[in-house]
Amino acid sequence: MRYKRIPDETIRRLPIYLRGLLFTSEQGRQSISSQKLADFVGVNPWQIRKDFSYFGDFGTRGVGYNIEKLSKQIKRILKLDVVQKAALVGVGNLGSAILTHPGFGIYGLDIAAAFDVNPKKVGRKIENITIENVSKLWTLKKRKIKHAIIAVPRQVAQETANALVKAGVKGILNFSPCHIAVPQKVKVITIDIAMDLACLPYYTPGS
Amino acid sequence: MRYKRIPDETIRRLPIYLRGLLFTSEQGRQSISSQKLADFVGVNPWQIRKDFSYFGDFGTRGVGYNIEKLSKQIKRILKLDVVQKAALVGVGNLGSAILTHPGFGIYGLDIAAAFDVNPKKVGRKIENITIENVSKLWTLKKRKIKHAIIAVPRQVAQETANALVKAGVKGILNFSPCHIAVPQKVKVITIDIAMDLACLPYYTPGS
DNA sequence: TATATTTTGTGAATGTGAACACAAGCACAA
DNA sequence: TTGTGCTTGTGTTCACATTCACAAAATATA
Repeated sequence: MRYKRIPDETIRRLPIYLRGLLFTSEQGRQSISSQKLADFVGVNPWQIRKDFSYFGDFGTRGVGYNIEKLSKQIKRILKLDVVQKAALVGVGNLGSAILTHPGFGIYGLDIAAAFDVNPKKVGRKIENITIENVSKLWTLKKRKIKHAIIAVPRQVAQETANALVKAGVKGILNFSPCHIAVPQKVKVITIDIAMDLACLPYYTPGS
Repeated sequence: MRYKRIPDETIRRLPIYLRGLLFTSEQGRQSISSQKLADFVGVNPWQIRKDFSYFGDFGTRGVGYNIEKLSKQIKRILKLDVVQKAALVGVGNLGSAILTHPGFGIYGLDIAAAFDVNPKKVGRKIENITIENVSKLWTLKKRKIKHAIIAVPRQVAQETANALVKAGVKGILNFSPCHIAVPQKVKVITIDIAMDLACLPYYTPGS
C-alpha cells in the first residue's frame, strides 16, 4: 500500500491529525496509539491507521506512532515544513477576525499581507501587518506570496480573484458566499459560514 | 427515484443551489435550466439534475426548473421554511464578525442571542443583539433556541458545548479548532478556518 | 399535425472512500 | 527462548457518490 496515491479525503484529515499530534506532544508524550488519537480528534481508529498507511510505516506494533516523526511527515506532505505565506484581501469584520486569529501559526502559516479598498483603512496596522491598497495586489508576485484569502463582499469577489490570479496566486481560500471562476491550475476552497449553519436544522429533530 | 433517501452530499449542496436560485430570481427569471444553474454555482449539470431527482419532479422538460417552486422545496427539506434561531457564544473578533455577517438572512437564519464571559462586553449591543452573560445560557431552553455557534477559545470549547447541550441545544456550529464530544443525538459541524488554509499548499504547484 | 429542438429524469457503470477483521510484528516478562 | 498482550498494517467487503448516456417529455415552428 506504500506507494499508492493519497486520497483527497485523507489529505483533508491530515491537518486534523496534525493538530491533535501537536497538542498531545505538548503533554510530554512521545508516541500515541491510533485508539488514543482517535478519541482525541474524533475519527475512527481504523480510519486513522488506513490514512497513515498511505505514506509509509510510522507506527510500531504494540506501541503506537512516534509523534515527532509522524508530525514531520504530515507537514512535509502538506508542504507545511516551510513557512507558507498568505495574503488577506478585505479587512472588514471577517477579515480583521482572520488577521487576529491565532491558530494559523501551528500549521506554519503566515498571513504576511493585507489589502483593502477603503482609503481610511489603508496604512492602519493590525497585528504588525500594515494594510495596503488593493491596487497594490500585483506586488504579490515579486513577494512570492502564492496563497490568498478573500474576505470581500460577494459583488467584488470575482474581480478580486481575477486580480489575485493575475498576481500569480495559486491557491485561494474564499469566504465570499459565491462561486468564483479561475483557471484550472488555481485551487479554490470556498467557505460560506452561513451555508454550514443552514445545514444544521436538517439534522436536528423537532422543527 | 422519487422516494429514495436524500444522500448527505446532496444535502450539503442544497444551500449552494438555494443561494444560486435566490440570486438569479433577483434578476427577474422565472425558471432556469440545469446548465445555467451549473455555470452559476460551479457544479456539473448532471449532478444538479440527479440531486433534484431525489425529491420529486420540479423541472419541465425543454424549459428548466421553476425557481420559486424549487427554492420553496429546498427550504422545506432543510427546514428553512420557518425562521431558525441560533445563539452565538463568544463575542471576540470572530464572534463579532459572525454577528455582523450579512448572509444568514437569505437562509432564514436569525442570530437571536449572543453570550460572552467578559463582564465588560455583557450589556453591549451589536446589531440589535444585547450581549448576555454566559451564565444565562440555560435560558435558551425556554427561548426555544435549538442551534448555537461556538466561537470561544479552544480551552473552553468543550465546557461551552456541555452547557449548550444541557440547555437543550440540538445543533452546534463549532469554530474552535478542536473536536468536541456530545451526545449522539446532537449534531456538530466543526469549521477550523486555519485548517482549510493548511490544505491549500498541497494543491498548489511549486513549494 | 408533424418535426425539430431543448432539457429533464434516471438506470447503469464507474469510481471512491469507509468499515471491518485479522494476520503480522513488537515489547516485555518469565 | 518462549509466551502473552497489545497495536499496527492491509486485503476485502460494503456502501455511497459521481459520471455518463439516452429515452421521455415539453415546447416551438412550420
